[in-house]
Amino acid sequence: MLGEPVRDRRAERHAATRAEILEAAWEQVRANGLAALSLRDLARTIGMQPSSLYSYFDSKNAIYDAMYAQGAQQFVDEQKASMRTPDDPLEALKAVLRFFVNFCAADSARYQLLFQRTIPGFEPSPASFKISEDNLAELGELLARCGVSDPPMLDLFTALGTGLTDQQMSNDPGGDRWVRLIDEAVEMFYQHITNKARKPGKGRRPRS
Amino acid sequence: MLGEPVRDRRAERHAATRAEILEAAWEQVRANGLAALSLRDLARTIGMQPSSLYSYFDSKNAIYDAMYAQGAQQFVDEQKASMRTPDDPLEALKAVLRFFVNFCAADSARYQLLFQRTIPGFEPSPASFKISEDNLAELGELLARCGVSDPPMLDLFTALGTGLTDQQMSNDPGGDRWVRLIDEAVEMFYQHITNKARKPGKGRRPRS
DNA sequence: GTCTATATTTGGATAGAC
DNA sequence: GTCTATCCAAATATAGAC
Repeated sequence: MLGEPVRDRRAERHAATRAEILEAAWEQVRANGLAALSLRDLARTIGMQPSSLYSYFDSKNAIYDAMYAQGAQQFVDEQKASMRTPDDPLEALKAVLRFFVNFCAADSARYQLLFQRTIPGFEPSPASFKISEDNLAELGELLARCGVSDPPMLDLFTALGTGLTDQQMSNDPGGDRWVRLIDEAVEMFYQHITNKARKPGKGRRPRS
Repeated sequence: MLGEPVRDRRAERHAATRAEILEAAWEQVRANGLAALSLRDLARTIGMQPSSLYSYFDSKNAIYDAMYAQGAQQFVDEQKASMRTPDDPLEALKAVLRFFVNFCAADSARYQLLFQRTIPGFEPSPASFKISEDNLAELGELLARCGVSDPPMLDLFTALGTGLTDQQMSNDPGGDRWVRLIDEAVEMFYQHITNKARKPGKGRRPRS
């Protein structure tokens, strides 16, 4: 009898159409806001009827979920590609933060989907969320290698990252008013943890 | 002829109903998310027909705008009430940041409305936005009195505030994991600007 | 897999009687 | 000012022919 064909052309085409749908979805949310995704418009821009989308995704939230997974994967890939971590701890921390802020600022809809929860009914599926979790764990290890292993200091560092990101995107979208501050912010942080290491105790230094 | 009545009972009642509508609107967005405000549900919870709302607000966005104005005013009032600014600059900065983070964390829907832009068609009216602007200017003056007058350092300070806020609300809602870090963050920041003042130049200090 | 047709829900907003 | 009645638009989702 005949063997199974090596390539499944049908599956390939299916995947390609799925990708096309997602690409159109990204364009739509980038243009009109994350919450404004509409299956009608989406189908229309790729020359389909709205109902045909259901051959590729079970629901609107399934589309959001696929987008979430894509975004999280982009984070992993771009980090691997663009961020050859320097050996020097201080420079490594700067590189991490620079990457994070730039990645977020590059696409505010993606940022909103990955890091905020503004879509009323949506939350990522366990499979999609795992990408983000693994990612965060890896970041933790990297920071540990830079000497940031104290959990509160890790929290402070992430707050620095999201703060610069948030301000940049909210108050100077497309500019670099807060991006410019990244290096100085990291130096401030690094100085702080270095001082702390020298005089531990309660974590407070005398005022003068 | 008869004089004008001193009190306009009709206007008073109108204002009271407006307030009642807004209170119900806040409850709804706190429960279901800012974007999920629905005029039908809103009218229903206060025992009205949806169309009756139009006697008080011209549109859904007019309701959002009134909520925005309320939130901004609450910020002003609560700041005035709860935050007797200490004389010591460091303590004053801590008080400012503590107030900001706690105010935001107390109501994430309000935070989203005031400080983020997640409602597709909405932006505050000039009148409502002015409350926020005046507020921000006042914050600038306060920080200037604390020795933070360099604009980039002001930006860094605000980033610290939004970062702690964002992390607290996103990753530990109802807790205090990042609230606990406020004092230390401000000390770190204050140490930084103090050092900078001692050795100006390019704003960078030698690494060791 | 795609289409037509349609169900169903929900939303914001208006007209006109009372 | 409030109601009833309705309009209109848009949304998600399903059924069934081809």
